[in-house]
Amino acid sequence: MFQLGKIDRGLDQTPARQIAAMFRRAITAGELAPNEQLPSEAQLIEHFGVARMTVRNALQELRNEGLVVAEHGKGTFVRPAPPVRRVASDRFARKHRTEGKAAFLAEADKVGYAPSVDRVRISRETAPSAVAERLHLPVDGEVVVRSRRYLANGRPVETAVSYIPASFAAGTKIEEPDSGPGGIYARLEDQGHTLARFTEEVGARMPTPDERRELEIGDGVPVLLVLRTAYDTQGVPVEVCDTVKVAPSYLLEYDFPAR
Amino acid sequence: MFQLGKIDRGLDQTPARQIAAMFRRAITAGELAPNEQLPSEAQLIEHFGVARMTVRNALQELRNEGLVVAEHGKGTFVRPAPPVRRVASDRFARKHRTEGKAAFLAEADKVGYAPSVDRVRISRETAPSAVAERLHLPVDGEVVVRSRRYLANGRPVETAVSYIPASFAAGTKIEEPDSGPGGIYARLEDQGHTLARFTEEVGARMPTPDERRELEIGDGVPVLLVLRTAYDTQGVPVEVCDTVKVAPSYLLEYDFPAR
DNA sequence: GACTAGAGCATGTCTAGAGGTGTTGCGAGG
DNA sequence: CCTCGCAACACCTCTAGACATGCTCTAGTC
Repeated sequence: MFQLGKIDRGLDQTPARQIAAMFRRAITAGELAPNEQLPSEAQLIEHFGVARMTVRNALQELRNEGLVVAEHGKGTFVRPAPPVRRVASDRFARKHRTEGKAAFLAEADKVGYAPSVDRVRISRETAPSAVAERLHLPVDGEVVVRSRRYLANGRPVETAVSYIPASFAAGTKIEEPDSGPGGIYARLEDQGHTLARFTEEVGARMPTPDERRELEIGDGVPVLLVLRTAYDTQGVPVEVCDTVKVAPSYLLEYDFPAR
Repeated sequence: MFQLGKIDRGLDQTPARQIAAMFRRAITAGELAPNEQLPSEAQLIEHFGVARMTVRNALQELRNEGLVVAEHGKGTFVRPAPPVRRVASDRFARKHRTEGKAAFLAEADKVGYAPSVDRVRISRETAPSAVAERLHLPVDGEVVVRSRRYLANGRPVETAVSYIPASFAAGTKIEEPDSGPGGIYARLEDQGHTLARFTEEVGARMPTPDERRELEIGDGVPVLLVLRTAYDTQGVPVEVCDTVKVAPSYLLEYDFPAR
């Protein structure tokens, strides 16, 4: 095991913060390797001579910072740094589609991780107001909703929900789980909606409990929100895609002219 | 006071989560107004018939989500939704500069808040490696560093640090606190570096304690990181700008072609 | 009228202990 | 050799109470 320090009761810092600081330093300095197990709560109580809650407060602070993960019944471990996906704004370039690849798979090729898609659900609903607005639909306009979850190396990294006006999707593979080669953008182009441009609205916040479960992340890990709207050559909005990404796993790249 | 529910001991959800869920619903539904005070811990203990730690666990969950803020000695309050700044990728459009406005002021005009700039510091340093790389400088290349803090209606919303190769900034107003009409981009164009395009790398994470202090934010508020590189018409990188933004205050907008 | 001491109430931190649930490995029995 | 049951051990949640610290208002004093 690695060498732990002692608490200085004279300092103005609370014992819990001192304990957290020791581990934080050890982890960032690499003295504790990724996936390495921390001493158990009982061992820490013994070592520092403090109460259970004090130790747990210290560990919670580290969990909130995303430095460690606690696994029920097993122990507390140093969280491994997630692979970062650099996502460039050319990820929807036509060449990827004509090669028969959807955007997510095209990225995976570049960065080199094992991609998979999960929990595909398809339904017809009336569009939520934010979506209706962006798709220029009436408030009760109908949309095909495709929701799914993306995983890299088996770890969830993103959930996505696409909204396509029902009139553009009816009777196409967009309404089927497997949307065919090139994905739904290729199907939209089959329908004569040649894609011209995208807008993306990017924000970040803390996840809701539901999102935490779905993305299998702990406390203290923020999410990136990207709301993308796709337009065809006529300027007609043909799809809105609402994604929630595990923030530490992403770096979004954009390129734009000075005009 | 607003109407609180009761705990259902039969449910599989823990009491703490049930309490948190009640407040989460009430806040998002608007039944609890921004800045409204929640019942004190003592009142909640009384009302739900639980221990102090249970109540505190529930409140901590809400703090971590950024829904409430606890003020020592005063109480716990619904966090007011900050004014959201929609930041479009045309914010560096030349027309804003030719009108003599820097980007931040141009945005303020559109959205309508009182902008101010703060803590301007200027120095010459050797470029950090990430910056040197993006500016195509040698590892010991010298840069002029302009760091400052932006405020909207008196609240800090963003810190920014610009790095300009010393060879482009020497003897210009870039090295002075007031960089003149149109800001440093206008000065770079004065030097013959007509701006052609920008790249931005966007990420999000929890703030460091230093950043929390500088941006005056509490626990549970993530930050957006934007690293912008500006290129002139020759394709030469002329500036790197590293910004840390209070995530709930920002919505970044990008527009790009399908290509 | 201005200042101060203090009461009351708010959250912050810690101690001490109980019962619960998920995981693992080992030994007894088939 | 394999399987099942169980003990040991990990974290999770809650109870109960103590003391510390920060904020605000009030009553008393100068």
